[in-house]
Amino acid sequence: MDAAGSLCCNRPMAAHASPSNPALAGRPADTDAPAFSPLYQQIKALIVRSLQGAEWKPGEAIPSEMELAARFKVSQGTVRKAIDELSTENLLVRRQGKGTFVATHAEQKVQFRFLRLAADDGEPAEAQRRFIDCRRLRAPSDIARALNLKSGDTVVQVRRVLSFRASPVVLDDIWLPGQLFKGLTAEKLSEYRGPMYGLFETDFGVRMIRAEEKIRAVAADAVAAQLLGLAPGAPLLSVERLSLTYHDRPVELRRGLYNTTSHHYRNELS
Amino acid sequence: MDAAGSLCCNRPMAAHASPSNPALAGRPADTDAPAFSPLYQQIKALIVRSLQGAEWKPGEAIPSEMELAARFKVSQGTVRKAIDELSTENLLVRRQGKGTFVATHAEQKVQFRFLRLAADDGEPAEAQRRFIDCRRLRAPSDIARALNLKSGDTVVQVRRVLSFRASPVVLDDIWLPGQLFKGLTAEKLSEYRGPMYGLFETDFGVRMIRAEEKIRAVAADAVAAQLLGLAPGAPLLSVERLSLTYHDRPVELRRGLYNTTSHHYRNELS
DNA sequence: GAGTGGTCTAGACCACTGA
DNA sequence: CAGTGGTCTAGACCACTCG
Repeated sequence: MDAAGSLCCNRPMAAHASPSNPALAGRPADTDAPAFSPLYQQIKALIVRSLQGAEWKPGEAIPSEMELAARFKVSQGTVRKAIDELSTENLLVRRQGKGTFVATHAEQKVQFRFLRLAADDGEPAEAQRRFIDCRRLRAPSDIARALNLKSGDTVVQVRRVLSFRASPVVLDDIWLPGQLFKGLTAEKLSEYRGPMYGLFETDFGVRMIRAEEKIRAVAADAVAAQLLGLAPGAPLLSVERLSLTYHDRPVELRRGLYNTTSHHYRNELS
Repeated sequence: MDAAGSLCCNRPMAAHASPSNPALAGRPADTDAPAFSPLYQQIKALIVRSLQGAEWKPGEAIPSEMELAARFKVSQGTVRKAIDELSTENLLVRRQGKGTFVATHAEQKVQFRFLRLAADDGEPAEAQRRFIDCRRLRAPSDIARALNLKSGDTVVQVRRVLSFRASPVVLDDIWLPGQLFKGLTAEKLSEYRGPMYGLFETDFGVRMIRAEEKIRAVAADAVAAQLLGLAPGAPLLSVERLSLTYHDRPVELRRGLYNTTSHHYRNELS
């Protein structure tokens, strides 16, 4: 059977011809966009929708390529291309012989997937976490703006220090939408083993997908200097991170101060 | 015709069976690695070899997928997958209806593809370049080590300042292997319009593929402070970049100091 | 209209996993 | 062993570019 000029079944002119493909069950016809997208992009969107709706949870396997192909009434190759892209975007993880799984922060080998800090000597070294503060408050206007909240909405603010080899290196201030993180306490944070984003997933159903960072050099103020064991005025790396979940919805703002005396922020350009 | 169990021609058991595929003309059999790689990976390696050997130059079109498929005696789909990966690695650029082209720094829209600096207000703003120095010298040991040179080898050292809206923001020290950059002068650098990496391509045949950066916060020393119009001790972003060409060979070391008072280094995590 | 890359299909076989 | 993802092929049609 040839591709686009399919004679069989309920899918006339598969590929580009029918943006509101009747074979794509469950796809609402009310999308006002004329949206002229390839089939595999539509499949991709459907999969993302299922991920967002928690039809398959982080760490679980999604249906096999064959099953999905049958469900969406397309060929395995088309499903494959959709999954390929979701896999390079780190939403899914393929494991040959086993299946395709929803990516998760909870079963990470490394403690911090998003922390780009490395020791100058290259040694991995484990981090100790110390939570200084965890409180609820009305979002300051800049925080509210970044998180796309109404001014006056509640946020959870967390302050913590990360230490390597018993010396403090990172001071983080973290703001989270109060609406999404009901019941988050310093105790919960302290008890949880593994990456913080793993806790967010399992306890609050919030999955961090990607993040944008803005980096500066600043002078340490009195509080930061004290917490990091430095002289006031010492140069620190300021890292402001906005974390996003599905559909680029912002769900975390983080302001970090890194002591880069014996560590550095590593980055890869291409 | 089915795939792997091909009956025709000179390619027995195409896919995984024959690592030293006789159809892959020009491929030396002396690779000692047992190398059990998929066909498309082998094709990819052959294309990279042609790029490195300048069979097709930056900006030029490479042969069409059909032609390459014929040359390598594989299907178009296999060539396609190889090109797909080279395209996401930014070695090639596909243009629908026109062809596939060798990526180049010379015809960039933006002046700086690798410079991650952005103005806080979001305005693009053009950069002014000022070259302070360009000399040849014996590589200091740390530079030699980073560039994989023998100690005592010659390097070209360039110092320059970038300004935005007439105020200096970036001070760069750049080291290049003297062997590769014979005849590079401050004059050439000043005269060239467009990104420096474009000049490296067209005049020296050196193409930057990717780079690794290490970022720190430091205090401005007297020289840097003077050149950037700051007080000594002011916090600066220190960015050490190692640029690599084909096969991850290092070809440039760069140490930059960024004034992040009204600019920031932006980064994307995923 | 010819040539290019882009999408889609159908079907084969391979490599890996785990019962 | 059956089931999964991974590779490869052959062939069709679509969308875009340019002469």
